[in-house]
Amino acid sequence: MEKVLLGMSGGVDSTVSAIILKEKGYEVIGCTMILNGKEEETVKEVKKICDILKIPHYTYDFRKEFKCYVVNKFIEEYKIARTPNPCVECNKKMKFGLFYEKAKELGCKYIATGHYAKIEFSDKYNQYVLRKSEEEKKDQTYFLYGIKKEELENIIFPLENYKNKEEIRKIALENNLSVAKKKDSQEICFIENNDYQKFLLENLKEKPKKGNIKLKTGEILGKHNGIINYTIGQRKGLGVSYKFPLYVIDLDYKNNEVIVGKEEDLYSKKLIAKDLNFQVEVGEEFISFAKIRYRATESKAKVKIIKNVAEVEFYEPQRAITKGQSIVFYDENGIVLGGGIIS
RNA sequence: UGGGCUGUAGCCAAGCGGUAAGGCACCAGACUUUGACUCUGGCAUGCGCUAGUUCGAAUCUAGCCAGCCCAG
Repeated sequence: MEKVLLGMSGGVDSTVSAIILKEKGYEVIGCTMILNGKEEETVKEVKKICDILKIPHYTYDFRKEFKCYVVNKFIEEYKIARTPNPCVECNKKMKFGLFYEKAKELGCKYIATGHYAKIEFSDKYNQYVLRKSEEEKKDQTYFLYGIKKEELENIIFPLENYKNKEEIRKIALENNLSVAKKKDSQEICFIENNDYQKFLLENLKEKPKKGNIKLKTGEILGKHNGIINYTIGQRKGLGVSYKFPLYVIDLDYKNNEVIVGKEEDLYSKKLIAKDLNFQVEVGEEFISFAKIRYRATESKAKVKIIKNVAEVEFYEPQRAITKGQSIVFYDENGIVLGGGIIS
């Protein structure tokens, strides 16, 4: 029997993943990562579930690493007026980094998580590839482009063949597990009440400074309470009004200014991405279907790789390309080629 | 001081005698394993104030107040 280390969060998805893996005949070891130190309840719940499923359960304390790689980076990015995506980092460094290493130490051939994504062998690429989930709405490949190519063949996403979340909940229900009714998790896991602004205020040594909110013409419309409260494309919370709806079109970190404008000012075709990771050989120049944020549809783009930097040019203008967010490249069949961070 | 113009929600603004459009901001909810966007709903018993005309006034009249502009 092949051993699988399964990351368990106490939610429906990872719980059902355990059931599916067991049914398929794997030897499942449940594991919960301690990341922000507030997982006491979660661990209790997961242990209970593992008892019911008769699988062993371990915890790993990754607090230090999580703080260093995910939380601190999140803060640093906001300080320089970028908008980070901590889930991308967490997957890269924690789940498919440290956690993967621990699995190897334990002698597990595979690791598994409850992500909505697919891993399959591709004849075209002659290797294992990451592919968009059948459940398009829940597809999480966007967050997973940071997985190392070599790891793919050792990762299992047990939910990969399920077309919708309802089926997953049904399985939990059939197994008499109370998590069936648990609400989907969302928002940033280490931030309470989904209030990232408050979190930043408490964790920044220097308090954010007020500055001008202005149009690109230079006309000053009002004051902002710190550039960390804004991201490109944002409309809410500006507190100033104008003839037309105002959107943040640029953040001037050096002058501490928020530049606002019309919605049409948000569109552009080009971007530069760094911190690249490719799961498939792509060459120096290729066409891909790329998306620049989690909830966006892919759009055709030409990509050139020069010295580990991707120069991307879309065929159609994209709305609110934002520094710090990730761009993920797919092929025409929904296979993840790779991705990087917009800069 | 004389002459002209203006005064509708936090901001902009329609209305021109028939019972307060709209936009922005704001609030609530939906959506969402990032931040956003988006969607749905809420948001002036009252139109500078006071009288009057009228069945009926934000709309007409008079007086007052405030702001802006022009003259001296």
